[in-house]
Amino acid sequence: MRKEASRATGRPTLAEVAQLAGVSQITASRALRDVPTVDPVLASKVREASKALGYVPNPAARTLASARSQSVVVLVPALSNQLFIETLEAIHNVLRPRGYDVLIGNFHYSREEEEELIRNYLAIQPCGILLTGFDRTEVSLRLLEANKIPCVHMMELTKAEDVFSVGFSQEEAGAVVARHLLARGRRRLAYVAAQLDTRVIRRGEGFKRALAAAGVEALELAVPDPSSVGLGGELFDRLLRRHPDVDGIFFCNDDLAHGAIFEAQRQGISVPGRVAFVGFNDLPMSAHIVPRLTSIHTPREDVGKHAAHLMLTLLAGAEVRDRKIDLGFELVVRESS
Amino acid sequence: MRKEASRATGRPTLAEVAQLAGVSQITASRALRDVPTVDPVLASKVREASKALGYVPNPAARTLASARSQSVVVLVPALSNQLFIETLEAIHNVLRPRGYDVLIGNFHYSREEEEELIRNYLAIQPCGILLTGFDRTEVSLRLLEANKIPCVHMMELTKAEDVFSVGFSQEEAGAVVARHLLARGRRRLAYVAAQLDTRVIRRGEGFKRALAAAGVEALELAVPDPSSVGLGGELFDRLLRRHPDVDGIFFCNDDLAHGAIFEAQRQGISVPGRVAFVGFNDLPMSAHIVPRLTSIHTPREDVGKHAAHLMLTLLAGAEVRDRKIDLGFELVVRESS
DNA sequence: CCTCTTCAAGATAGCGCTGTCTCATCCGCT
DNA sequence: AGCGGATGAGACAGCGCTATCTTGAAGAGG
Repeated sequence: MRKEASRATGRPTLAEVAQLAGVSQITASRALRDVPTVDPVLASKVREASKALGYVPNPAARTLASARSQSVVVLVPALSNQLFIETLEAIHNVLRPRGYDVLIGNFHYSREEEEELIRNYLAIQPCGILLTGFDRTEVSLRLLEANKIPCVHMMELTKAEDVFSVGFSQEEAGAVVARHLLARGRRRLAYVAAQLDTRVIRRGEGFKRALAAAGVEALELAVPDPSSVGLGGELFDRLLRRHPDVDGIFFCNDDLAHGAIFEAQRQGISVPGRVAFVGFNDLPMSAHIVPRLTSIHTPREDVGKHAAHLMLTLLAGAEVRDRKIDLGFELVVRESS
Repeated sequence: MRKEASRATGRPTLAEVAQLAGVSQITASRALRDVPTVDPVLASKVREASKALGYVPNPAARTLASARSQSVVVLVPALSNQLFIETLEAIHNVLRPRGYDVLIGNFHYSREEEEELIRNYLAIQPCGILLTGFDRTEVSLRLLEANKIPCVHMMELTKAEDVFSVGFSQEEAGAVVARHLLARGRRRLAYVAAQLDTRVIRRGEGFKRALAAAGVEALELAVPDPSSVGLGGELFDRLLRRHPDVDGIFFCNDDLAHGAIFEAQRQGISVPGRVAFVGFNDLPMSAHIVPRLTSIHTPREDVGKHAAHLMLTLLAGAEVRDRKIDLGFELVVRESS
C-alpha cells in the first residue's frame, strides 16, 4: 500500500506508471512533462506505460508541488454582452486542448470588482492571466506584478513596450467611421454611447478627432448605463429632440444601433434617408436587420485566439516576436449608411 | 524554516495561523471550515488570527488532502448562443462568493464532446457538476455515477426520482403557444426549428400535441443547423413557398423569429396581419423589434440561480426538499401575434 | 590511462492541507 | 464515589506530484 497505490479515485498514479516503465518516479514525471534531459528511449517507455494504464495527472498535486496551477484566468467586463463570448470561446478552444483550465471572471465593468477577482484568483496560483484593456487599479497592477504572472491584454493596444497586448486601435476605428459618414455627405454627426469604458471613450475620441480634422463639429450623447437595445431607442429619441437636424450617428455598439433602428421605424424616420446609422462590433443580427446596419467588424474571435496563443508562448518560456498584435478591424458598409 | 514557514508565494500558511491563535494546525483547519466540534472560543481566535495574517487557504493543498476540489463544473451545449450566458452568470454569482470556482465546458451540442469533457474535468475532482438536460452517452452516465459527484440537471425536468433537476416543462411551453395561436383564430400553424436538441424537440411535441387535441394539423420545418438570425429568414422563406397559406408560426428560438421578421419585412408580408409569429426564450431584442415579438419567457437566470443553490445544498450534505424545481415560464404576448 | 567535465537518472524532501485515530477531559448516572 | 460515554483537541500520516541536490556514467583532453 505504498509506492504503487492507486489514488483514492481509483485512477493510477505516477508511481505506477514509473514502475511499469521501469524507471524512477521523477523520471516518469519529467518524461510526461517533456523535460528535454530525458533519454528518448525512456521517455517513450514512460509514455507507453502511461497510456496503458490510462494515467491522468492529478492537477492538485502538480499545483501543490510546483506552486503553479494549470489554470489560466480570463477577466472580462461583462458576459451578458454578446461581445466577449466569442473571445472567451476562442480562448477555451485554444487552451483546453493543451490541458489548461480556463477560469472566467466577470468584473461587471468595475475596477474594484476586478481587483477583488484578481486577489481571489491569485489564490489558485494561475499560470497566466488574460485581461481586458489596461484600465485597472494601482493595487491590481501591483498584485499582478508581485506575483510575476504572465499577462496578456486584450481588445486595446498600448505604446508601452514591456506589455503584451492583442487587439486593434479603437481610435482608428472611430476615425474610419467618421470619414465614412463624411464621405457620404453627412455633416451633422453624433456619437451615441453607453457603458463608458475606456474603449468606448477612445472610439469616440477617434471619431471626434477625425471630424474636427475635417472642420466638422461632433454632437455627443453619452450615458454610463449598460448598453442595450432598449437604451438605443431611447437615446436616439433623445438625440433627435435635441438635434432634429442630425443626419449621421455613430453608435458605440451595435445593440444601441439596433434599438435606434426600431425606434426610427416606429417614428417613421427613414434610415438612411434622413439619418445614417453606423454601429460597432458587427453583431450577427446587423447583417439582417432592416435596414442592414453598417458597422465596424471587430476581430473578437481572433483576439481570443491570438491572446491564447501568445499566452501559450509565454508559458512555454519561448521568445515572443511581437509583444503587440494589431488585428485591425473592418468597416462593413451596408444599407443603413 | 519548518512549521511557521510562509508559502512560496509569500502568503501565510495554516500553520502560522494556528501558531498565532495558539492552537494546533488541525484545529485551525477545522475552525476555518466551520467544523462544529470546535470550541467557539478557539474558533473565533483562529478566525481573528486568520484575518490578522490575511490568510488565504491554498486550494491545491486542500484538494490534494481531501481528494475533492472546490470547483464546480458547468457543462453547456453552446456559448455563442445568448441563451446560456445568463444562466452561467447566475451560477457564477451564487457560487463564486462561496469560494467555489466555476469551470465552464462547452460541448457544442455533441454528446461525444460532452463525454470527453466529463472525462477530462473529472481529473480535477470537482465537487459538483451542473449539466444541461438529460441526453448523454452511457459512458458519461457511468463516469458520473462511478465518481459519485453531485449532479444537478438544468433546463428540463424528468420524472425520475433520484435525479436533481431545475427547469420547466418544454412540452407545456409548446402547448401554451399552440393554444395561444389557436385562440387568435389561426389554423394553418407551423413549427419552425433548428438545432434539434431534446429541448427543441420536446417543445415541438408539446406544440403539435396541443394542436392535434384541437383537431388541427401541424406543419413543420426542422433543420439540424445551429439557430441563427440568418437561418430564421431562410426557413421562413422556405416555409412560405411550401405552404403559402400558413397563418401562424412557432419558432423554437427567438433569433429564428427575428430573422423571419426581417425577411417578412423585406417581402412586404404583414406580421401579424398575414402570419402571426411566436418565438421562444424572450431575448432582450424581442421587446423592441418591429413588430414586438410574442415569446415564451424562460427563466434562464433563475435556472442558474436555483441550480447553484441546489448544488450548495447538496455540497453541504443537507436534506433536499425538492429534487425537482419547476420554475415555469411565461407567455409574453406582444404585437407579432 | 587517468583525471576533469558534462549530463542524465535517482534519492530525498517537501508543497499545505485534511482524514483518521488517539487521548484527555468532563458530564451524568448508578 | 466511581464508571462509562460523550465531546473536543491533538498527533500522525499522508494526498500525488515536482524542485533540488546528489550520484554515477560517459566523454574529452592531456
